[in-house]
Amino acid sequence: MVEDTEDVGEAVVGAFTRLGHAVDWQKTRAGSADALAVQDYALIVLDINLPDGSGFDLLAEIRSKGLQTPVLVLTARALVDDRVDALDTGADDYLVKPFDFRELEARARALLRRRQGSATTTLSAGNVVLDPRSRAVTLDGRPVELTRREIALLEILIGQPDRVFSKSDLLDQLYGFENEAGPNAIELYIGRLRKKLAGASAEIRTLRGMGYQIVVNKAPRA
Amino acid sequence: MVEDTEDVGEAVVGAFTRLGHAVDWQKTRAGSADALAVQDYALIVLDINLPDGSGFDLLAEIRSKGLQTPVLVLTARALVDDRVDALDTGADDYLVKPFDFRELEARARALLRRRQGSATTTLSAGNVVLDPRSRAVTLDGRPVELTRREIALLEILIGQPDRVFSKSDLLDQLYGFENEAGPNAIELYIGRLRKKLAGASAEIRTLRGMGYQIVVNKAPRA
DNA sequence: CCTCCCTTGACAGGTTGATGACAGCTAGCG
DNA sequence: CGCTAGCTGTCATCAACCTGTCAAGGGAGG
Repeated sequence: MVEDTEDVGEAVVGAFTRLGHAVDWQKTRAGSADALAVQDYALIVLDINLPDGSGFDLLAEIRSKGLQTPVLVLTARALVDDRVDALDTGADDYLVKPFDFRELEARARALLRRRQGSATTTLSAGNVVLDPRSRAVTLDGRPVELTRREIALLEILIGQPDRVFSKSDLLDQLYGFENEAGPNAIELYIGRLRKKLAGASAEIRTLRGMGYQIVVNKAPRA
Repeated sequence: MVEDTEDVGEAVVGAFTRLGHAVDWQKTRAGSADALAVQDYALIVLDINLPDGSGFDLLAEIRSKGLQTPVLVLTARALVDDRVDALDTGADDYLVKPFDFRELEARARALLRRRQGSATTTLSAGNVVLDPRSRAVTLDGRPVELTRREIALLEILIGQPDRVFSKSDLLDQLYGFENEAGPNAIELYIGRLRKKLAGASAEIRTLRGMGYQIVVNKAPRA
């Protein structure tokens, strides 16, 4: 909470505290910058008129440092241009004084809610990661270039690590019923995958006569 | 865009289209639910008064299904309780009619920005910078002249660097339901972008059979 | 030592993407 | 109201690369 007006600050701090949130109340731009350098906040409520500088500058500073903390701006001026500027400077929301506390609370809830989205839907084995949505594969964070078939095959294997897939299993899943391919095709792609994933902490193992499985290497204790 | 009033709808659709965004305009709650089941949107602008039900119900339905698409609610009533209800039902923002289009655009930008994960107001990859507000693109600070479609395509790619976008992903985002285009259109615009961004430290790469991605070239330490 | 199965290199065919030319359309302007 | 300029998207052609078969060389297990 960055706010230099006593009564507004007290009211807001009181309201959030009653809701069970911990609040730091800073009254200057400098103090706020210091606090932000030390602490990681879930939400910043920022007044624009500060004794030692504009809240806009503080906001710009925050964003230029790459901080993604949601910011809710408070101001006394209701001009449309002010709001547009605030939002384009990197604010997430905007409220004009005087405001209703219920609305402040609601907007704060909406911003906090946003935070915890984005479930991880990626498949991984060791340092090999496959994102089925973008169909991109990375090894230690570095992108690996795979072709469509190679990714399709890897996706099957990595979806159930340690499970053994017979060649006919793989053929059925990779090709429709009609356009079957020879069993060699699988062996071929296994080879190509191994080559492209060299250096990974996961390995495609052959079980003679049974099929293939992907396994994560135990720590090489080297 | 969910809105049953003709003139408001036309104005908003026109504004976003001019900015290079693809817009689907639904006039009923039922139609919107159908569209949402099929398509993945970057933003939903939702009017509350609909002929076949309340927008609140649609909003609740969206959230109950786990969809995290940002929702901006439009309404004619300025009551505080309405706003609080909207935000608590899962809306991300709220605007009272009549509103200024600049503000609608700014709020839409803020919501879209948040989804991309970056809190900063400009998108960049290497020395290529895109300012969504002015829809201007610069290369090493020098302005590059791009057309609407070119900017829209670049905006998608640069919003998530390294991510691979399939051609159908791009088609869905660039064109609404109505004016679909052939896959060649994408290839064409990729080519045009590459030509206009020649010499940049970022590059649009082709992953055959999978799609396109934008990557920043590692420093050539020359 | 022998057999079967896997591995790997090379190759032909087919699919996918790149590119130049062109027509429809929109918008701005006189 | 008509005209021009530029944006848009389709077609056709060509190049690049993926795909899967063949065949020849290993290696594990009996």
